[in-house]
Amino acid sequence: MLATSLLAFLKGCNAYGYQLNQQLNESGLPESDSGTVYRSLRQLENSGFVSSFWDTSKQGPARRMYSLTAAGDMFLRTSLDALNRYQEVLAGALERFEEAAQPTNDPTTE
Amino acid sequence: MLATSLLAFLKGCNAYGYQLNQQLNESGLPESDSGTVYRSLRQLENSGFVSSFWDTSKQGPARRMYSLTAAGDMFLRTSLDALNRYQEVLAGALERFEEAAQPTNDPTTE
DNA sequence: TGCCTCTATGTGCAATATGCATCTTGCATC
DNA sequence: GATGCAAGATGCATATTGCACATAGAGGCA
Repeated sequence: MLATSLLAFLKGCNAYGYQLNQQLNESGLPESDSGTVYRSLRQLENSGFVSSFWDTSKQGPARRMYSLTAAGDMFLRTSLDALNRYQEVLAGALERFEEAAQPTNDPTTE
Repeated sequence: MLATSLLAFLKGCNAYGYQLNQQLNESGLPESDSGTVYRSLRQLENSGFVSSFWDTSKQGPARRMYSLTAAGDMFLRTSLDALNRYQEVLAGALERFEEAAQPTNDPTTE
């Protein structure tokens, strides 16, 4: 999930770890320890889903800027599809519950 | 994710591990090793989200039947809410990409 | 009876992931 | 020079996972 979030944030605009971690914290999602974010980015790079370079043009310590690769974009799509399937499966399970809860009570379901 | 799937499957109908694992495999979701499913169910029971009893009424080896508890139902709702927020965050990130891809091209975005 | 297969649950172990604290560097400010 | 913040990273203890394997009941079949 964290990896997918990072890839989604990197779609369309490059960013660096500290910034991505802040975005995650502000997004309302529960997770994201900064150490985990940095390590996840490195792993995404090892997998070829993002690429990075050191940005020394700004003030302060250098930033490792990340950008999405073509492979990362494909992986992101796959992840989003998997997420949709996941939600469909959950919706299906809860739908069965609705049917079980109202066996012959609702005339519109007849 | 696995825990949430299991709780959703247990909403409305009790089930046992082997059956839940089969449902997961048939649902189109990628994951679900049977050992992981069994351990996840035990952990959900330790957390108080499901309860179990041995069903020896059927043929073959005994089945450990699981059912959702009230706490598990609340946790399931929380998980589904978190999933919705997650999707909203992803959609927001990709939406920003759409805007970035079409800066001043679409008059309806004006 | 012995053997095989299927159902059903479970464990061992190595690899991976996570949470939390801590460290380092660069710059600004006091 | 001490402090504070931005930015990245590591160390370590503890989950979590994947994969293989173990166990056990029941039925089939030669």
